[in-house]
Amino acid sequence: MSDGLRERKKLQTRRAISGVALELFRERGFDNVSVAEIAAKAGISKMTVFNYFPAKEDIVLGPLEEHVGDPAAIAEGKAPGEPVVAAFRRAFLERLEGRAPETGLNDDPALLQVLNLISETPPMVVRIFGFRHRSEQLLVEALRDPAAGPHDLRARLVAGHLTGLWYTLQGENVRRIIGGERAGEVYPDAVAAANLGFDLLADGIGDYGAW
Amino acid sequence: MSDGLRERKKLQTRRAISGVALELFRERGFDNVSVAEIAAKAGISKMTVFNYFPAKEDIVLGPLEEHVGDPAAIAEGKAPGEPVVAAFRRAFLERLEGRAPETGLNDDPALLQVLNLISETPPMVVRIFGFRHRSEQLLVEALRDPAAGPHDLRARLVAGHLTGLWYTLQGENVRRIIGGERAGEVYPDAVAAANLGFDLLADGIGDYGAW
DNA sequence: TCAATATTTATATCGGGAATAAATATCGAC
DNA sequence: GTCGATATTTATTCCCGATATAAATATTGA
Repeated sequence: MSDGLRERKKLQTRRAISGVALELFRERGFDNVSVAEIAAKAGISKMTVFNYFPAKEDIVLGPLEEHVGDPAAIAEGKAPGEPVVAAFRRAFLERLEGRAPETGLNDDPALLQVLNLISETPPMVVRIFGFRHRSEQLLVEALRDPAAGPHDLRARLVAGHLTGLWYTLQGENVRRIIGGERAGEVYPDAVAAANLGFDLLADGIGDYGAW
Repeated sequence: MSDGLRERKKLQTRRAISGVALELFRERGFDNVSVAEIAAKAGISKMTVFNYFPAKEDIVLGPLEEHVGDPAAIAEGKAPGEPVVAAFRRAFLERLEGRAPETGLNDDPALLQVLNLISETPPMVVRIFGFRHRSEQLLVEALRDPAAGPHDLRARLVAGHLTGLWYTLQGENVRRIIGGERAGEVYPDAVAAANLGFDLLADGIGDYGAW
């Protein structure tokens, strides 16, 4: 059975670890809490922590990692005939409206703690670059035109721009939410920013900065 | 005096460290060589290694890091009235022609060793994402329009796209050079790739992928 | 209840990196 | 060239993340 006691316990342990860890990190900072300490407070052994999370940073970043496949999924799920950029714009605006955490436009206290923690911890910021890279690679696969051969450069370039825009927009929202603004306040600007970003991407920036 | 014995010795030590380290890394792989071993072989103490390089990875990545400021410099040095994208296209094509290492289009054996080493060592790949991020931040500063306020979103978006394109083009070249092709062979494709990339960026990708 | 399997644990070890203070080398001024 | 100020290197110690191994324990389906 896929839903027995074992699975339930695992989920529970996983949550116990990240719960305890987040609490300690908040109190004293990521670097000043050892994995051994987390394990002790969670009532398990240090080894078990690494059993659930490949690295200390992943205890915090787990929820973010779940979204690495989003851009690829958007490309794959787009309406036939719809340009990819348009599909991304739609998808992002929809998520903004729903205050989806992955847009950064969400001021839930628990999420805020996580965002603050990440922003203050360089190694975790670095890990996010890794997520972004994986996002991009998955998107390349989703966009790849088989007729263009195994190395569709155009798909790579487009994927790079879309992923970059996605993360930039998200980053802007995160920055403001961390700065103390409420999601509701930021929302109009977030929509405007997204539209600006997708406009620039759709229409090109060939004439930018001719000063 | 800025050019005394002290400075000369420092440069010499620095080179000794990276020379010895690269040799060992090539032989046995990055992870199978300890910093202590590098220090021993270079005839210095382990502490001194960390004195010269903040982290083990930086022993290899030093030369790459020197180019983080390139995009910002291009923006700052562009001809008056020239669009930024045009300036970047020119700069990249010039560097391609000169087989500049930072374009990836350079098959010098020593460089090749470094590229291979990096590509096989995930933590170093990650560090490069960090360089890219710094590149982008510097470019934002260079592009920022004071009239647009302290957070020129347009500049951020443009910087993101330019930096992304820059690294993507570089990555394509590196991939092929690592694959064993010669710079001369790759050159025509690299020029075509760059032009495609800058065209897409200049004119936009609004109609891409409407299948 | 039992045997097969998955998970957790204890234990040992490695190596990167920081902190400290002592030793050594280089500097510029005389 | 000598000397005191300043940089640099060094030895030493320590912490902690991460891995490997094998033993112990829990969960499973029969």
